[in-house]
Amino acid sequence: MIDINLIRDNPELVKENIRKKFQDKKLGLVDEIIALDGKKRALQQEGDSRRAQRNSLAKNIGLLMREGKKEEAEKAKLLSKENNDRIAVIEAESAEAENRLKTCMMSIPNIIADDVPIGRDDSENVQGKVFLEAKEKPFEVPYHLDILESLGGIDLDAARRTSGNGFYYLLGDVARLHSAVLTYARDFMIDKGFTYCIPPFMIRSDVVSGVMSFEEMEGMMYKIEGEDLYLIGTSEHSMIGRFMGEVLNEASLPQTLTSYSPCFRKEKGAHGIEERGIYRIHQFEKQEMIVICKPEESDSWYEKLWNYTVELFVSMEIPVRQLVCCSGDLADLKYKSCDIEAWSPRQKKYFEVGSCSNLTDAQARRLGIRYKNSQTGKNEYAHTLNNTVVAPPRMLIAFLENHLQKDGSVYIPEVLRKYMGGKDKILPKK
RNA sequence: GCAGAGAUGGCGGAGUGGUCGAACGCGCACGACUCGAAAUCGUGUUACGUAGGAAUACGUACGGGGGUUCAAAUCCCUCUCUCUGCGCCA
Repeated sequence: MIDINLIRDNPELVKENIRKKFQDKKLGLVDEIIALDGKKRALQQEGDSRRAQRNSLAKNIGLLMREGKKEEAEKAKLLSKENNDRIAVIEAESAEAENRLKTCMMSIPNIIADDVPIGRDDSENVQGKVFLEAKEKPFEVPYHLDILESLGGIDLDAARRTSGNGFYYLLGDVARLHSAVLTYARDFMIDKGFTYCIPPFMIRSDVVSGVMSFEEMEGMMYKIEGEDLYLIGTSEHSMIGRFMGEVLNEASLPQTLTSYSPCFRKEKGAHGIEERGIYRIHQFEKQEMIVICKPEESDSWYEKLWNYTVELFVSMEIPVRQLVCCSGDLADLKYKSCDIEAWSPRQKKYFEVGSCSNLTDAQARRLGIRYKNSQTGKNEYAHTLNNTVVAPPRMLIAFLENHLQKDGSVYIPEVLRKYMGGKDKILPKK
C-alpha cells in the first residue's frame, strides 16, 4: 500500500507508475481514491463536530442531574439522541467510504524503482550478472527424479499413498544432503551477521490477511480445520508478522534475520503440481532471510541480499545468474525484485531457485511496522526486504544435475562435507 | 482442557458510569541552581486522524471486536493473551 499523500499531491506520478506496469485498467482507481478521500474527510469533519456536540451535551446532562434539574436533563437527552441518530448515519457512510478507499488503495501498486526494466510479463525479464561458467556435461544428464532414484534417495510411490501427489520421502544420503544444505546455509547467514530464527509454522488469519491478498491466500494457504490457524507458505509470513503493529526502536534497526521453516502450499495457481518430481510440491523446507531497515538503507540491503544467495550457490559450485524482474512481472507490493536462477545442464537453461525483493514501505504501511526516527521524533514506516537463502528440494535439482559424474556418483563440494560426515560423493545404489 | 485472577501511557501503578487522555512514581527532554556535576526545584513529555502557515482546535483510542446508556477505562457479550492451581503431553 502506498502513501495516500502521494496520490493527493502527485496523482500523475502514481498513474505513470500504473502505466509502466501495464495495469491501465487501474488508472480510474486513482481518481476514485481522490474522490473517496475528499468524501471521507468531509464526513469526518461533520462527524467530529457532531461528536464534539455529543460530548458537551453529555457533560451538561451530568451537571443537570447533579443539580437535580431532572426535566431539563430529560430535554437534553432527547436532543442528544437526535444528534446521535445523525452520527450513526455519518458513521455508516464513512465506514463505507473508508472500506472502498482501502480496497482501492490496496490495488494501487507500489512505486517501482527507476532502474526496473519496463516489460509486460516474465518473458521480458532481463538477465543480470552471471556467476560461474554454465558448462554442458560430456554425457546426457537424466531427469532429476531418475538421478534421485539411482541414488536410492526418494520414494514418491509411498508418498502418494500416504499424502497424495506433491509430497515425497527423501532417503539416506540424499535426505542427509538436504539437511546439510539447510544447515550450511544457516551457518552461512549467521556468519554474515544475521540472527537465526525458528518461527511459528502456523499463523492466525489476521496475520495471513496482513501479509497477502485474499486471492493469494485461497491459492496458497492450508487452513487448520476448526481453528483460526493456517500453515505458513513461507517463513516470511511469520517473520514479518512478528513486527505487525510495532514501533521499533531506531537503534534496533536494521533487523537482519534468517529463518528456517517448512513451507506448505496448495499450488492451486497457474501451474499446479504438474512438474514431475520435486520441482513444485506441497511441502518443502526453506532457509529465508528478511531485513527491516530504515528507508535510506533498503537499496543497499537489496544488493547485499541477492548477492548473499549468489555467494552461497557459488560456494557450492553451482552456476547461477541474476534475473531482473520487469515492471509487469513485479508483484504490486514490490519496489524491485530479482530471481536467482541456477543452471540446469539437462535443460541447458536456468531455472528459479530464489527470489529477492525490496518492498520499501508498502508492506510496512499495510502491517503498521514503524520505527521512531530520532532526527524528527516521528514514527515512520520502516522498509522491508526478503530473500530466499535456499530451498533445498528445488535446489537439489540443480545440485544433482551439476554435480552428477559420468559413473553415476554425485560430487559433494568442499563446503558441505563437514555436514555430510566427511563424504565427498554420493554413490549410486546398484 | 478445567477453575480462578488479570490486560490501563516508554515502564510501574491508581481509577469501578459523567468534570478521566487518565492520579502518583520512575524514565526521558528542557530550564534554574553550580566553576562543573550529583542532589534539588520548575516546566514539559501517548499515538492516530481532520482543519490550519503555525500556535492550536476538534475527534478517536484504556488488549481486539460487538452491545447497553444522553454518557463506558468502569456494566454486559465475545475473542485473544498473561499469571496461579489442577489435568494432559515430546
